[in-house]
Parts: sequence; structure tokens; C-alpha cells
Amino acid sequence: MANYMDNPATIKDIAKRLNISLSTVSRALRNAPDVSEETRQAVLSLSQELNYQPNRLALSLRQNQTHTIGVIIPNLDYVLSQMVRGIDEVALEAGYTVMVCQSNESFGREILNTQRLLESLVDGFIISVSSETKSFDHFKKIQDRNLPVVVFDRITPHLSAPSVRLDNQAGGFMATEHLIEQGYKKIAVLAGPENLGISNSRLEGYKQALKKHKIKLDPDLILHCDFNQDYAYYATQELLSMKKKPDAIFTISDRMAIGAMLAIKKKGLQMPTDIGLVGFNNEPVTGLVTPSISSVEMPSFEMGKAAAKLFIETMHNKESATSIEKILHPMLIVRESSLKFSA
Amino acid sequence: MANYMDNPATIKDIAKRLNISLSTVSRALRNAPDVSEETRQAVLSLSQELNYQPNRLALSLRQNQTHTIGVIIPNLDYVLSQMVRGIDEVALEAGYTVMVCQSNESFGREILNTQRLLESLVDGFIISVSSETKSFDHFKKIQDRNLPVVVFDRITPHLSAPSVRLDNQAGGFMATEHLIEQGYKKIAVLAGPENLGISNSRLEGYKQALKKHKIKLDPDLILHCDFNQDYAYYATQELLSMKKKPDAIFTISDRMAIGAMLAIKKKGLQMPTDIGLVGFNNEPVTGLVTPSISSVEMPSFEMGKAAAKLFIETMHNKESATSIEKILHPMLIVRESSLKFSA
DNA sequence: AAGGTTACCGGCAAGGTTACCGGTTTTTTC
DNA sequence: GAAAAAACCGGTAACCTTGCCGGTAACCTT
Repeated sequence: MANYMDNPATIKDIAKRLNISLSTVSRALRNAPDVSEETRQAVLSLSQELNYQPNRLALSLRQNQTHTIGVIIPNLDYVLSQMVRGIDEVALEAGYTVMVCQSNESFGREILNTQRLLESLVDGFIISVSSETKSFDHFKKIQDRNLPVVVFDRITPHLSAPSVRLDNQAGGFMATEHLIEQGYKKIAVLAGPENLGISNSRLEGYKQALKKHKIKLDPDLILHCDFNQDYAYYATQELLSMKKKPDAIFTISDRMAIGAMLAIKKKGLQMPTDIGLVGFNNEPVTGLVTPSISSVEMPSFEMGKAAAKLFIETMHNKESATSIEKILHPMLIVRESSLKFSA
Repeated sequence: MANYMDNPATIKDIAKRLNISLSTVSRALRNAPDVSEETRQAVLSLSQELNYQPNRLALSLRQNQTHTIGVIIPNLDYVLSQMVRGIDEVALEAGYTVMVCQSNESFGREILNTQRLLESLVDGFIISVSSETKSFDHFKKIQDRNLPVVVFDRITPHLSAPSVRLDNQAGGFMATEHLIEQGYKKIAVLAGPENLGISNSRLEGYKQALKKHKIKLDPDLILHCDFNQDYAYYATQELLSMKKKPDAIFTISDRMAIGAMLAIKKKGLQMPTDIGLVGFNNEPVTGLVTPSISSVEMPSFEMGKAAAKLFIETMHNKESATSIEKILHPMLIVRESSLKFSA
């Protein structure tokens, strides 16, 4: 009744046509021993003729792995897109497919994503946590199942797993020191959300730079706000209406730097003379606005690749090295917004 | 020997513990009839206790569907990220997970992606074709397997499938007409790759606008080049060194508009007085540069949602309506780069 | 009292693949 | 020429779930 050509061919079809057993076909296709060259050739050529493709579901069911990596990220902005491209690159090469889920910075969504990916029986996770996330129970479920996890970019001490991250502290340090060297005295920071590791590390770098150059830390110059252009805009307006107004601002992301820039312009101040500005991420837009904005570059694409590589390593020897921490280095790109004294 | 708690519980475990058969457990869990309320409750409560999750692989194998959508896109730029977010949104809601693959505008990569997703036994595809793609045999393999396909954004007549797209011609038209109304006489176009539908539609809109306003078409003012800032930069330099230099440029993407802007600035010309500029996509960057760039906005997020919705519809009644074409409408955002006469 | 209906449940097969065990044939070895 | 080794192959179970069919008991019908 059913036309054999309708559905994709299976080893069963091959076995029937060649009058041999399933096992033999399976062995032949996998280049296992215990198959005569003759039958192997017969199987191989017939499988080509029938355009045989192994059924991944059956395979996964049998072998208990899906060759799929679950990737959870807060969004798909410029930096994360680059990282995803890096992950994709390495994963594809290694025979994995990735399932990318965006949490949209929402805690609930992150839980849902985790749940869904677990149901999809992914072989493991590559995660960058949402900024809303304060509890980590949903990730414990992953480790309960003994699945490998790599965290990247936004890492967290609450999740013990191999990680790939930027040396955020160094980034914060070099941005701040650069401003100091340019003669700025009262440097404010627009830090990100308070519970986010990368925010605090970059802030730590800022503090370190002040300390090195013996500048007293002024807590009023540190403002926490969301990773968001609008929030940064309002925060900057606030800063600029202070009595002891800052003469430079370091923002922890470029999105925020843009917000700051707009507020500065609105106020009628000039960069870099009245006020200096340094951002973070080196998004292309920073080089296009006027004045162009100095920014700390992170090797996003490389970070994505590193995360995927680390994942695959972890995958292959599960036991070892839960405490591997791969750290990539930032680079300061100096542009007009902070260059008081041109070189 | 094996600890029962090690591996996720299966219906087998439940059956054993309750001393009933697999079938009964299955029926109870699916709220099928032919199960007494008593046993149903017993099954349900034990399944909760054991934290039972149905194994999706076995389910997929049995039911011949994976509840997974393969998404193939050329890259993850601003517009496509929005679209993917839209797709994600709807898919999640409908119980699907998506596998996003980037072709990186490479034909070979697109073939590989298609292959991989087919192997992963996705239930269907949502596709935006790469700009390099001129042959469509790899997509035929999808339709050979009778899998539903929805094409979006970059659609192509060579692939007969339901589609979601922007009214690109209208976009090209409104951009051009706007420039004409602002008094520009010699309007050049930086068109995209020649074989790409969206390029040609936008170009068609341009021609239509010229025709309506009885402006003679000058073929020298139409330049095809890659969707790329650098190419656009050089193309614009070329345009500006012509004898009969244009007084306005319409670029088919914002990325190209940026390239054009840089070339114009380099040449020392002023926008909008010396030369007008309109881009396409309304990326945030267009509102941030100086002068801000007018651009044609497309509802990317909505387009993604529409594509996913259409996919799910197609999925549910496979036979019907291969020729559905959902068209969304663009909107012109006027900014400084083209506003000769302020309103 | 014989037959029919209903409510409930179990057995088996199917879906595609591979691991394991055991069996048969051929080749090698002394 | 017999025994050991090697080469080759088939059967079955396993992975987990569901669909189909058949079966048992209790109840209801005439």
C-alpha cells in the first residue's frame, strides 16, 4: 500500500533489499569491524541510491544524546549577536546544532527557556544570565541531571561551572585611568544593575584606577541604573544638575553611553572639553556619532567561540575541571569623546 | 544496581511502582478515556512525585514530529534580530522551539544549514534567503519531504511558499517621492545585490516615483553593490566624482546609508543642503548620527510574529493556501538628512 | 439463563537505531 | 587433519512512547 519512496529510507529498507540483517547494515554504515568488504560496499552503495539519512531521533534516543546545545541569552544586541555567531561557528564544526533562547532580561522567561530546553533534551547549556536573575534554582535542575554547563559573559558566582568572560575589571580600569590621564578629576560612573557581576567588576576597575591615582572615591558619583538608553539619559541629567558636577562619565555599556551623550548635548555641554565620556563594548555606533565615543572593546566573536570550545571540552570529559575560567582581554579604543589632549 | 533516581523517570517506572501496565499509565497521563479515576489519580500523583517528564525524543519518534522550527537567516543584524525575537515569541507560545541558523550570506553555508536542520528533523522552515543564493535546489529537498515552509523578508519567486514581506516597492516609492518633494532633482540609488528581490522591489519603487513626477530615469545614477558599509562608501565616492553629480541618494539599507554619509562628509558636502540622503530599515543609529538620517521603517518584530503565525497555520492545514502572501507596510521617518524645507 | 453492553486494563507492535551475545563459516596454525 | 582463531552475520533487547486489538469482569437486557 505505502509507497516506499514516500518516506525516507531506513536501515530496515536497506536490510530487506539486500536480504541481510539490520545489525549488519548498521555495522556497515558505521564502519564497524565484523563486516566483509563486499557487503559493506553493497550497503554503502544502496544507501547512497536510496539517499539514506540516519534518523537522528532514533539515534538520540538510543545513545542518549541529541547533539544539541541550549543557549540562553538575555537578548540579541550587537555584542551577543557576535557571540552567538561565534558559538554557532564552533558548534557547527563540531557537529552540534544550537537552540538559542532569549530571556529578554526576564527572570520568568529564563526559567521557561531552561525548562523548554531541558524538555528538548539538549546535551548541555551555554548561558549568559538575565539581569533580573537573583535566584538560581532553575539552573540547579540542569546540574541535577548532570548536564554540562558553560556560563559566559555574564557569569555569576552562584553557578559553579566553567566560564568564559571578559576581564571586566581591567576594562573598567583602563577606561577610568584613560580619563584620569586626560586630566579629568571628577569621574562619574553609570553602573548597570546592582546584582549583575559584570557591572560590579567594571565598577571595581573604576575604583581601582581612582585608588592608584589617589583620587578620593565619591559615592555620589556612582549611579546604578538599567542597561538602557533612556535610564542612562535621565541618570546623566541628574548627574549634570549636581552641585559638584562631574567632568567625565564612564558608562558600563555603549547603549548607556549614547543616553549619556544625548543628555550632555541637551545640556549644551561639549565633549571632550567640558566633559569626557567613555563607553563599553565598542559597538559600531560609537564610531559614527558626533563626537565619536571612546569605548572598551571586547572580543565578542572570540568569546562566543571560546565558550563553545569550552563547552565541547567539558562535554568530552565531564568530570574534570568545573573550575576552568577563561578570561579574555579588553582593549580601549580612544575616540573624540575623551581625547582632551590629542596625541 | 542502577539508582532509579539517577535517570529521569519514565512511564515504565511508574507502571512498575503501581503494578499496572505501560499502556494504562500512558492513557492516564494523557487523560484518555478507559482509565478509572482511581488509577488516574494514583498515576498522576506518583508522576509528580517522581518528577516525570515525558521524553520528547520517544514522543517525536512515535508521532513523527519534533515541535521544532528551523529558521534560516542571512545574519543577525538589527532588523533580523527583531524578526527572530518575533518568531521566538509566537513559537514559544505555540509550544515550538526554534533552531536559528545563520548563513552569513553564504550560499554554501545556507545549503549546509538546510541539510543540518533536515537531519534534525525539524517540522518545517522559516527562511530568509542569503544574498548569494541563485540556485534553489537545496530548498526543493525540503518540499520533497512535504515539510511546510514560510519565506519572509527576502522572498524569492523561485520558492513557492506562503510568505511574509514588506511592501518594499512602497518603501522605495515613499523614500524617493519624499526626496523629490524636498526639491531634489538628481536622485541616485545605492541598490543592493542585483539578484535580490528586496533590492529590486525598492528600486522599482524608486523608478515608479520618478515616473510619477516625470523625472527622466538616468541609469548612471543606479549603482548595485553589496549590503555593506564599505562598498557603499566607495560607491558613493564614485557617484560624487561624476560630472553630473547627484543631489540626493537613496540607499536600500541603513548600513549603506552610513557608508554614503561618511563619503559625503569626507567630500566636505553638507546634508541636506548640498545633498539629501534617505536610508532603509530605520535602525536606531540613523537617529544618532549627525545629521540624523531619514529612513524607511519596517515593522520587523511584527514581521517575525507574522511569519511564525503563518507557519503554524500552514502547519495545521498543510494542503491549503501555498500562495498566501502577507504584506506589511513601511513608514517613512523623516530626519535631518533629507529635510531641506523644515515643516 | 444466555447474550449484549460497558468500564477498565494488558499485550503487542511500531518508530529507527545500536549493543550485546551467540552462532556459523572460513581461515590459520601446528 | 584436527583444533584454534578469526571473520562474518543474525537475533534480540534496549531506548520511551503511543495506537490498536483483545481480554476480563461486572452489569444490564430480554
